Amino acid sequence: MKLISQLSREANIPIGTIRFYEKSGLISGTTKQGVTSNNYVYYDDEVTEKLRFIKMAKAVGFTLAEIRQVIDAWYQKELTKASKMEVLNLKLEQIDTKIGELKAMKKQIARCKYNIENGLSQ
Amino acid sequence: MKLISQLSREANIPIGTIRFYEKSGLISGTTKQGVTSNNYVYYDDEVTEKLRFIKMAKAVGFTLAEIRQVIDAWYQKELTKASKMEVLNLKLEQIDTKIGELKAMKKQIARCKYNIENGLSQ
DNA sequence: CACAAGTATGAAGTATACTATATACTTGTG
DNA sequence: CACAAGTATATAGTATACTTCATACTTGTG
Repeated sequence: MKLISQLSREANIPIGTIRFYEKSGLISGTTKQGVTSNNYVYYDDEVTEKLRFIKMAKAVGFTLAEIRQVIDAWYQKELTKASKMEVLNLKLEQIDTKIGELKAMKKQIARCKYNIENGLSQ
Repeated sequence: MKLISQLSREANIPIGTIRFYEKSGLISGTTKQGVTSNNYVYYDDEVTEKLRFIKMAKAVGFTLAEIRQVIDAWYQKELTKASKMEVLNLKLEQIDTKIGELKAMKKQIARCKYNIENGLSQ
């Protein structure tokens, strides 16, 4: 259990962004029961994992709304087994599509490099 | 050589978005020389290719600024051979990174599916 | 116990990438 | 030649994802 600054260091995500994610419902911490002098929020390792996942998913073009769906399927959130599976399977398909697009881009760029090397226009 | 509505149909991108891309310097059409009655803009197949590339690149999380760099390296734009190569090689690296992230996500989701199937929490 | 550093909250501001609206001109068809 | 459909331009509005700012309270250290 860690406070936000430590979480920020571990996940390498700014505190402001973490707070934004929490407001957006992607992650959530807990206040320590019995403590009344403050309302500091504590986060466990599950949150760190979620943040790492969010970072990867964002890097490959998923929106926070899409990411949230996966996280909800992942970590319970009163959904049926079937609907969780649906979300995850759709996401797997989208991932394969993206991998295909990336491979197509690689080919195009390789061809482009070849043309430049050999002084061919276009 | 086609007008914007045909280009929009071919690339499956809204006219407004194409105009936005043109203003942003990602693509450019040409006015027909000799024609003075209008300022209709014509686009060739190179533009269609560029739009398809933009679409793929956006789908995997590249920004328009990044995409523009690649397009500029691709289609001349007074850059040295060396600087074009630098841009393209960097992009290839980023593509490989993204592929790696997508594969990591696949593994995580597969594990998650397994856990749900077997009624294991987390 | 002063005080720097950490934490919480709300509101406003910014960047990116569109999307819509209004206006005006042009072209093709009956 | 009326008129629907297409085109150009500028401006404003929207959605997403932050980022900054102001304020206020809490905690740990010398």
